Amino acid sequence: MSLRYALLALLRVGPQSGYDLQKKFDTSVGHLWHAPDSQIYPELRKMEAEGLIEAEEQVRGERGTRRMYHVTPTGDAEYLAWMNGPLSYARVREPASLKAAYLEAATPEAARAFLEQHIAHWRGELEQWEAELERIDARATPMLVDRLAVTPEADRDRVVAFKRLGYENLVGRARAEIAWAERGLELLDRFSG
Amino acid sequence: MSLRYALLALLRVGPQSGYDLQKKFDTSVGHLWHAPDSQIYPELRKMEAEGLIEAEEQVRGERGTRRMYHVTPTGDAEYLAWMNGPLSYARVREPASLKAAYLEAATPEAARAFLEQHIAHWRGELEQWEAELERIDARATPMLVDRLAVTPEADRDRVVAFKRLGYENLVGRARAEIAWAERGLELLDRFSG
DNA sequence: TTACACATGTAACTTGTTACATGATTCA
DNA sequence: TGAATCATGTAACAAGTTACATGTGTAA
Repeated sequence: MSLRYALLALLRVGPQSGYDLQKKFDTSVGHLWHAPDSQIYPELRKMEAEGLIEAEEQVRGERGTRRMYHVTPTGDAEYLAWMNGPLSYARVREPASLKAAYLEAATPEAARAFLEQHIAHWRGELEQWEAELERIDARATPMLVDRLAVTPEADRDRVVAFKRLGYENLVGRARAEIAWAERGLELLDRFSG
Repeated sequence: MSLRYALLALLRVGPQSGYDLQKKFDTSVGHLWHAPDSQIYPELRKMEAEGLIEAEEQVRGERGTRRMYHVTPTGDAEYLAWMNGPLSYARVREPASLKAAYLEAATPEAARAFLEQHIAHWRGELEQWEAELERIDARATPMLVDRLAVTPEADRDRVVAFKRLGYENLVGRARAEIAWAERGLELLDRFSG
C-alpha cells in the first residue's frame, strides 16, 4: 500500500538499483514502513510496468546486469499526489489489546510474562528510534546526508524537522505502549496481592 | 492471524451462528481486531475444518438452515495456548509516520490538512473507545453481560478489569497520536510564521 | 580458491479488501 | 405484499510472509 511511496521517497534522491534500495531500506524508511527483501524487487517491477519508474540496464562483467531505476515524471506526480492527498487509515487490529481484554483466561504467570514481553518489545523499538532521532539531529544518517545534498539550503531545516516528526510519532507510540503495560503489571499485582 | 482468537473469545461465552457473530463483532471484539463480514464465514469454516469448533445445523422453516457453532476441547486448548503463549508482533508499518517524515514534499496547506485529519481520525476512534470504557465500567455492554453471566462471581472483577485494560491501550494510543499531530501543527506554524 | 558483497529474483501460502450474490422468514 | 431482518456465502484482487533459488565480481 505505502511500499511504493517509501521506494519513491528513496529514489527521488537519485537513481538506485533494487539492491541499493534493499540495502538502505531497513536502516532508513524501513523503520517507518517495513518490507522484506522479497517484496522490493517485485514492487519495483510493478512500478516500472505502471510507468512510475524506469530502469537503465547496466552491464556488469560478461553476463551480469544491474537495473538502475529512476523516477519518471508520472512517478513524481504520483508521489506528490500521495503527499498532498488524504491518507487512508487501516482499520484497528491490535493483537496486544485483544489479548489484554481477555487476559483472565491466561494463567497469572503467563499474564505477567505477556506484559513484560510487551515492555521488552517496545523498549527495543524505542531504543532504535531514539538512536535514529539522535542521528537525525546530528544530520548523520547516510540517506539524510544524500537527501540534504540534493536539497536547497533554505529547505534543509524543514527536511530535518519533518524527518524528526515522523520518528517522534513512533517514539510516542512506544512510550505509550510501555506505560500501558506497566499499568497492566500493577493491575496484576492488585489481583494477586 | 488473530481473527480466530477473537471468534473463539466470543464463542466461549456460548454457541452462536455466523450471523450472530457477525452482528456482535463490530460492537465488541471488532473494536480491538477489525474484520469485515466477508472474512468471518470463511474463517469459521476453516476453524471447523481444523476441529476448533463444531456446528450443529438447525432447520429454519422449510428449506433454510442455521449453523450453530460451539468450541470443541481442541479449540479451547488452542485458545488457551494463544493466551498463555508469547504474542508475535507485526513489523512496524506506520503510513502517518512515513508521510510525516517526508512532509517537505507536500504543500503547506496539504501538510496542515494531513495533520488536522490525523487529529480528527484519532479523535473519532478515541470517542468510541471512551464510550466503550464507560459501558464496561457500567457492565452494560451486551457481550460483557453474557460473559459475566457465565463467569463465577469471584472472577467477575478480573474480567471487567482486563477488558478495561485492553481498551485503555487503544485510548492511550489515540491520545498519543493526537498529541503528536498537535505538535506537528505547531511545527508548521513555526515554519510558515 | 574461497569468502563476501553484489545482484535479481520466484513460489507457495496466508491474510485482508471490495464488491457482489442469493434466498428465507417474519411482521406490519 | 413489501420491507426488514435473518442467514450464508463467493469471486477477484491486493498485500504481506516465508522460504527458497541462482549466479557474478572482486579482493584476500
